Amino acid sequence: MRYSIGQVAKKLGLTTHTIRYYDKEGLLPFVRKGSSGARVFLDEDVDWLLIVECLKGTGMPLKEIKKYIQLCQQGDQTLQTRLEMFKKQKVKIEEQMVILNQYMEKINFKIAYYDDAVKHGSDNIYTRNKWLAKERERVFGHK
Amino acid sequence: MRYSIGQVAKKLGLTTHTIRYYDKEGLLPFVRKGSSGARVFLDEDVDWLLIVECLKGTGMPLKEIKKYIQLCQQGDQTLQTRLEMFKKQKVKIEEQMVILNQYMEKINFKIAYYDDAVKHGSDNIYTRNKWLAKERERVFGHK
DNA sequence: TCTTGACTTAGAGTAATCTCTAACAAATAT
DNA sequence: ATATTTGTTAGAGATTACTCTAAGTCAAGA
Repeated sequence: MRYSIGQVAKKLGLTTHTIRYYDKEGLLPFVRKGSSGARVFLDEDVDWLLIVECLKGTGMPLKEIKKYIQLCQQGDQTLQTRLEMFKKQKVKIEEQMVILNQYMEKINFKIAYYDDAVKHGSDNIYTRNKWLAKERERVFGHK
Repeated sequence: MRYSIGQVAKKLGLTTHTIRYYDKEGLLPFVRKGSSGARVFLDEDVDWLLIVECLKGTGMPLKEIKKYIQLCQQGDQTLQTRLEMFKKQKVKIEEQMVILNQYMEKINFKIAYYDDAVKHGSDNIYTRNKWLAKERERVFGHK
């Protein structure tokens, strides 16, 4: 399949501005241009943008993503390096999942807290709700 | 317990610059100052910073975090609003977990891909490894 | 007392990532 | 044939969140 920049933008929830910006920054060196000068995206280009999104979404700056694509362009001698890069990124995602679960505990605590507060119409909770007081100690880790 | 800005910074892995910046932006209105003008942090202030970190880490901009603290200062009449804010944030975290799992699938695919590529010393993989070709279709969703 | 280190403020500077504008070309719809 | 949509470029501007500097205060240790 062939896609215009607008179609790709819609598909991935980006703006055309953003995609052109990525291109300008050297993140899309594979994208060819048609006779009129417009970018033509193939399925593999869309896949590549999905990987860019994935790396960016797990905290890799565009500069480093660019370094990865440069590795790709250097051929088979960089295969090992690329493998290691993805393994590192996997560890990073695992760490993010741990952190996200910790955030979830804090948010769940706050929801329990405000549930109780709304029910009683005030937020001096710890005196009447000993379970919440315990939870607070557990989630925030002190006292 | 009482903490100086430097102690809090160390505890939370922030810089003192960042904490002062948060204060300047109105994110720490509870923090009192001692006789010499230095900020004095109590355990509850550290908890509050942990919540700031949690909201920021799940994509809430500092401006919105500030709005939440303003709700807190308006007293019991905003308890319901605050509860709803945290419920929304919980949904957001759940969405992020889904996305993170999708990223993980893509990364795992890439690791399997480069594992195979390194083993064979080249990356024209799909012709010889039909499982990877199938995985690619599943993970990237096309063709 | 002197020095060291941690704190204060106001405000300038920086990095990353867009986001938009202007001016124009090409393709498509009526 | 004309109007609309979609594309192009170069480059300016915006946003967020720091990050650092300068100039100074204050408290504790040698």
